[in-house]
Amino acid sequence: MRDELREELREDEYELLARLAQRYYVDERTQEEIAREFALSRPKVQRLLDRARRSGVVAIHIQAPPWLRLELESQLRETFGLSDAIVCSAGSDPLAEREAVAQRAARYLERRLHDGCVVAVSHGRAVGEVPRFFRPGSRLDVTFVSAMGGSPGVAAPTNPNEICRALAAGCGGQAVSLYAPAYVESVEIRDQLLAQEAIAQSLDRAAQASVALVGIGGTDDGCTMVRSGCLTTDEIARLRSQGAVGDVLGNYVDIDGRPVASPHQDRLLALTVEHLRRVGTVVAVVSEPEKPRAILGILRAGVIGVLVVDEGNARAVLDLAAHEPAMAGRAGGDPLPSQGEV
Amino acid sequence: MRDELREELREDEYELLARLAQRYYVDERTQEEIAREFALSRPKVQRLLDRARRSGVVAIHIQAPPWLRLELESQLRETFGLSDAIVCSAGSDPLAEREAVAQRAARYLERRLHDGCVVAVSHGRAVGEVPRFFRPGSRLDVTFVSAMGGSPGVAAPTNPNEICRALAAGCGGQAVSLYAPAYVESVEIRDQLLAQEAIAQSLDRAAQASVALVGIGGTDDGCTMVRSGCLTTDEIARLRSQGAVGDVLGNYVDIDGRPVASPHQDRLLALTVEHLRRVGTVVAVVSEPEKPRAILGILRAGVIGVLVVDEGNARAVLDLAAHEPAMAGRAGGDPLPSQGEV
DNA sequence: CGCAGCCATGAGCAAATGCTCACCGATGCA
DNA sequence: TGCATCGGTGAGCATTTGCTCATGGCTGCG
Repeated sequence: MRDELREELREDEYELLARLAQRYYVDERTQEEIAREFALSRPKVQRLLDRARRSGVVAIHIQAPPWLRLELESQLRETFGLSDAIVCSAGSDPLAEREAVAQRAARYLERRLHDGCVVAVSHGRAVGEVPRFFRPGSRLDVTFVSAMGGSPGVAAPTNPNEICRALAAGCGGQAVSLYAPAYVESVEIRDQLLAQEAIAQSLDRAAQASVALVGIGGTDDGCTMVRSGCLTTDEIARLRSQGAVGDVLGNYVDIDGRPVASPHQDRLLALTVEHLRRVGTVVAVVSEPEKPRAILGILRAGVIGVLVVDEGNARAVLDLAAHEPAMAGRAGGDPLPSQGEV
Repeated sequence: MRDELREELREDEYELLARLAQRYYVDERTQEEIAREFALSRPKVQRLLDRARRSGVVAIHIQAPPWLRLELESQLRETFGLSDAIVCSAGSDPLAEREAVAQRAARYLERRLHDGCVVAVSHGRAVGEVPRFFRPGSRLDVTFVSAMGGSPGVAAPTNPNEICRALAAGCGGQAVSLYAPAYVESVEIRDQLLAQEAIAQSLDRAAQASVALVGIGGTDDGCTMVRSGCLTTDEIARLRSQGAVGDVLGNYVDIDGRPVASPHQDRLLALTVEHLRRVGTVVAVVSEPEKPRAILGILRAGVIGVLVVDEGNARAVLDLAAHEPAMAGRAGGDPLPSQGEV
């Protein structure tokens, strides 16, 4: 749809197109004026202008700052049916990169959020950096709600409750914490906790959010879920062997975006993929290098609306997607995957 | 109006403009979609896009064939209030240049004329070349009428009657000849001729034309009016001394476009400048080198709607216009000069 | 030579766009 | 501190644009 056949034009045809394009794009005449001038019908002028554009007689170039990767972003949007994609390139330092991604995510939120918004927030290192850069121009009456429980084994600033608090502080909004662990030892305990009024209410609040801010986790031994003590290396290895490539809010998916059904699922206190689907805009913030498979899986699950990512991962994901087509039953990049099979 | 202050943009502002422009011009989203996406109001998106364009973030370039002089044409249009200008560059050979100009004029007529049109035609060398190239795709029911009398002293193909006949033959239309000389020896003879039914009718027909095809004559000793024997070198010298720089249909004007009142005027059998003003589209075909002063005068007279000209004259006329501003009372390039003072 | 299918054409309409205007909040001056 | 001014903002409308569709001429095939 982008790279049409640059059909060969005859010389006089070329001239006409160029003339029309000049009048329209440079001199800013209306199509009707031009039609009168050239003794053509208005629709014909329209068609010729269209042709001028598609055939490259009219070249529209966006003088983008060199650090913008607009082309890459468009590819991501189109390939995965995202409503937006933001790619940052901050050089080779992984830390600087994470900060850059967080900053762009913060900027996006500043633009996107307005009074009355409710934002569900996940854990994660990249997500944890967002509050540092989140400084809206004016006070915003926004509520940030934890979308999953906390993990005692990890640094406080990457826990959802803490992130919510910091984000709320940044804009003068409110924070709603989820006073529960992310993972518990058994289904029974999970259900008991879910029966708690405070916990159920918080999660419900998160489920009603209009925006979600999430990270994407991998399945290597050093991933956040393991570092935070939610899962053991054995457990993550078992998930890997089941095909899992990454997670959002502890919900693991395989490379085709299908959920990986596993017992861990039932010990999780977090929004589910279904919940996320009902959230208007799910913003994923990813920066750790070498997570392309995780990102690809999650993107194919079709829950992400906006992806904020570093350039390396962005290219890698697009490469992967091109070389590892999605399996049947879930078309690659289908913007609206059917929910039935989940 | 074209070269606005390329205001300096802050970095994030620049980014936003580039992003919006990308979405609009490259991805072809609507302004409303973009507004929703960026959480802005639609009018704001519109204004930002406008700014993006004026500030040069969006660069629209017309890949014009190198032989097109679109920029020059726009300047001519704007400076002289023309409805169209066509500039040809055919290298250094004056003959080739004249042919190129005639060819472009012919093309223009092919586009412009349609069934029922009446075209008034003047004499001239460049005009005389037009019929050779005038080959409309289909038969056209167009009537070509001589707008001035003939001149026995000049080659037949540059006489209006002959040009009309050839043009009519080219498209299968009709030719209406004016069987009278262009100049006669006295006012009395002119008036007698004008009293002739046939002559009056022909001239009247020409005056009703919707299009006129005219040449622009100079005031040098070798100009068409002298070569054709209409005027002697003494007469043209006197006209020069009165400030005349050029003529259309034998009507001389000075460098500011004001008619040069002279006795010759009354011995002329041709449409007047007033008549031309009432013709919808006056197409001037000019190619002889070194006629810029003549062209400038005629353009300032405000009768020309479409100018077909070689590149050398085009540049020279614009130069002249910039350096020799029109005198008070007739603003330079005024597209609609008042008719009162004529 | 006749016919079917095709592309090109312009009428007409729905959507998108540009623009005007009244309003609001910020800034600067008294 | 109060007031005037100005730049920016979104509602609402007129214009412009994109698109669909019925029509007609042309081409190629029978």
